Amino acid sequence: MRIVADARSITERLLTSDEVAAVFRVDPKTVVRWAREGRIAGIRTPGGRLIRYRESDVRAALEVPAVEAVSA
Amino acid sequence: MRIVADARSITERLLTSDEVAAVFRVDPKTVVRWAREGRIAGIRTPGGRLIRYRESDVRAALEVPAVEAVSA
DNA sequence: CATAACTGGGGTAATTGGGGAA
DNA sequence: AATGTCCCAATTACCCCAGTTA
Repeated sequence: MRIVADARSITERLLTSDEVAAVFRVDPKTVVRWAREGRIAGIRTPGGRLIRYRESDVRAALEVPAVEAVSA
Repeated sequence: MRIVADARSITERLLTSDEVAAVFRVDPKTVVRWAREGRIAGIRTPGGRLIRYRESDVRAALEVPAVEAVSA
């Protein structure tokens, strides 16, 4: 009998800076800056050198309209 | 302040290095290194060689934001 | 025209991953 | 067969700065 553990059940898939950069068509360096400045939610790995992004957070960032809704 | 009972029961699910690596999208060797350097809580099995991780500790590590420290 | 904000290039330091031996 | 450890090159993120846009 083989025990198959599904560790991913505790989290949704995380994306790398390169993957997010590919989505937005920008340089990975720019994505990292966004994460550092809080413009997009990012997770720091225990080592501190890598940043990962929740798919839902990236999706949320993609849904920001280019034009503000009619204001005032 | 509020004292909460330790939720880490003896029945809590333990994850392997490979599983934790899959969650963070890193190499299993990197997770082992994190545990050895104390960057993430790891448990040595009685055999002394294998390392296991509490799901709650992994969840905690996943909540570390990438944003720079924002002073009040 | 000057100012302000964002992006990407180059160099650097620390972390990460590959290969192999235990 | 599988997991963790060691050595070393590769990768990643940070800092400074120039180019572009509004």
